[in-house]
Amino acid sequence: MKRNVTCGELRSGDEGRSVVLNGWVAATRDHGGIGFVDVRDRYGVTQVVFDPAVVSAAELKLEYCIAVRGAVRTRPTEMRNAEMATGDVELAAEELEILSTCDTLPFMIESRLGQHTDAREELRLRHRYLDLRSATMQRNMELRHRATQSMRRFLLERDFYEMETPTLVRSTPEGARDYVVPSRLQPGNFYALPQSPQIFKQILMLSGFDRYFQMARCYRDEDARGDRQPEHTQLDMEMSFVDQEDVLEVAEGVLRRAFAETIGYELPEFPRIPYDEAMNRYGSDRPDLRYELELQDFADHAAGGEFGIFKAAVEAGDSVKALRVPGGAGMSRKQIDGLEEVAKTYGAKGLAWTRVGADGFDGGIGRFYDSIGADIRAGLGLQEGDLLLMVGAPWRVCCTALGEVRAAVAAELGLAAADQYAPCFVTDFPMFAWDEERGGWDPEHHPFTLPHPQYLDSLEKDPGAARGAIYDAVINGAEIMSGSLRIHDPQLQQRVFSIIGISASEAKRRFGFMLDAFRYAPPPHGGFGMGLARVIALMAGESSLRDVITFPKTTNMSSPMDESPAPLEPDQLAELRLSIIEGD
RNA sequence: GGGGGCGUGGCGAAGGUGGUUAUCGCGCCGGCCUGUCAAGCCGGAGGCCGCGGGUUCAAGUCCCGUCGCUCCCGCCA
Repeated sequence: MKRNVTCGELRSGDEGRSVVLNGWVAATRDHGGIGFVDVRDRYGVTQVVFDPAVVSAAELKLEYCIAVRGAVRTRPTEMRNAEMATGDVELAAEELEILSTCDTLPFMIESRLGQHTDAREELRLRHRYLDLRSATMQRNMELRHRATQSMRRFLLERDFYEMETPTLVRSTPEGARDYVVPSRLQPGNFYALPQSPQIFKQILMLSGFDRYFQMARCYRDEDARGDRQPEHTQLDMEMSFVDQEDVLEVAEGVLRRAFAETIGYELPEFPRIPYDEAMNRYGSDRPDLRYELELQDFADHAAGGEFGIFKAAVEAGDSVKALRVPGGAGMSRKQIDGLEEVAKTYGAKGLAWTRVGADGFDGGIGRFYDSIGADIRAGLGLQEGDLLLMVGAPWRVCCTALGEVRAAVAAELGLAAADQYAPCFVTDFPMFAWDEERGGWDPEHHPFTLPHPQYLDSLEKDPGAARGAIYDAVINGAEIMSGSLRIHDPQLQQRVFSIIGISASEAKRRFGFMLDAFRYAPPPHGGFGMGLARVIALMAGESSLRDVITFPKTTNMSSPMDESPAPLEPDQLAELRLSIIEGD
């Protein structure tokens, strides 16, 4: 019995039709003289009514795969279910075929229709095929499909080619740890799985494919997180003969189109916020703009006040910043202690605080600032009932610690609306970051990033000051896209390499094929990589990437369903001329 | 590499200060029931309390270790 309708499409207008449904038994309700079975497929759920005098449903168990023929009929008014799309109708069963039976389930797929299981995640992953039957996961996968197609349409309309790049590539020992694949024909040699198609797409630009994209699988052997998987898909894009705004317009267009077509949400225009401004105002290079709460500079007040720790901080050249929490004076000591823990986690020595009373500061370190209280109130715009939180530390730590406090305050006070999306671009990132351990400069983005022209003269003299054409897209505090304009001048490329400690010979060894290519007239170009799962997770309101990936890995980077990774057979190892070194 | 949380029948949970037969809901099995949509009612089966040590007359409970999942720091150009 082949279906001629889906489980999501019947309405009262279909009354009287004889149809066949195929699907899975989502619920059974047997009343003896009458039985109800909810049949589910990708498109929805339809109630089938069984009259034992016609067909018995007694054999049916949860999740059996079945085919039912019957007549569509409108339900009596008081029997209608307004919560179901098909709730005005039901199918009166005339013929039943069990297509396949189902073992007792390891967990309930849905505790009730539409309500996702509360089984622990490892179990869901072990039986992912069952979890994916749930309405929640079906919806998430549908969102992903539709968002991906929206993005693709947008880019195709703008003349981008969809092109592929290899997944067996040379390991370039920069950045994250590579996943590695041994070569059978060349024992002792290895491929790596790409961390991104970066070098290949830049070479495609040189080859004249001036607008390229792909849905690229990327692999990084670093510890996973809720927002980070060892393998992920990014919308990878690159274009030639463009400036930064051209790239940002494409990124913004892709996201606006995807949000509009997938969840019907019109994203506002993306403000462009330079990195330094983002750090100073929000304490983060991925600020959540759904709420105000901006950091303010407190250094002048700190210098004039009597709190020794902050005075010393200012003298040492550190930053002192303040976060005004409007109406926050009502927060308990316990809540404030919790915020201090956040600040300490991100490197601050502590979190100073005081409440703003009717005629002075109240508690915390307020008494050290009574003499200049009026200045501070005016300078920071303080109101009675505010809470003032302060951190003194080296600039980056100061910003980050207080920025995380900002996020924690917003969470505590429920300031971030769950149904709102606040996007922005953060631009002009630093070119280089100092690595304490190594005692050298690392590229902030990657070694092919184009510095802004005004820093070219002082690049070697003050690498830390240099800002580049590096940009991230951020929505609700999540970094969903990252990109840059690239260097197309071999001499400039060489200068950047030497700043990050890569000699000419080392560069030749690591990136030789790319440097060779770039001797043949590369065009100016730039692009981005956009984390698909992060975008979909935002749309779906999921906090874990795992819920928008068909078969994700655990934090231990294993897959409970197929039990990977797993040992190789000895003869496989022998063929690859590999042996396992025991011990740790 | 470090820190926090969790692990009790198939699933989700409860089990102050250690003390006879480990509790509840869902699911499963059997029965009753003609309008349910988490159906209801009656009965039943099912547990090495993640694993390994230790303390104790006695451990689900306390201690140590270990494994798994998860959140976070580091890491993630």
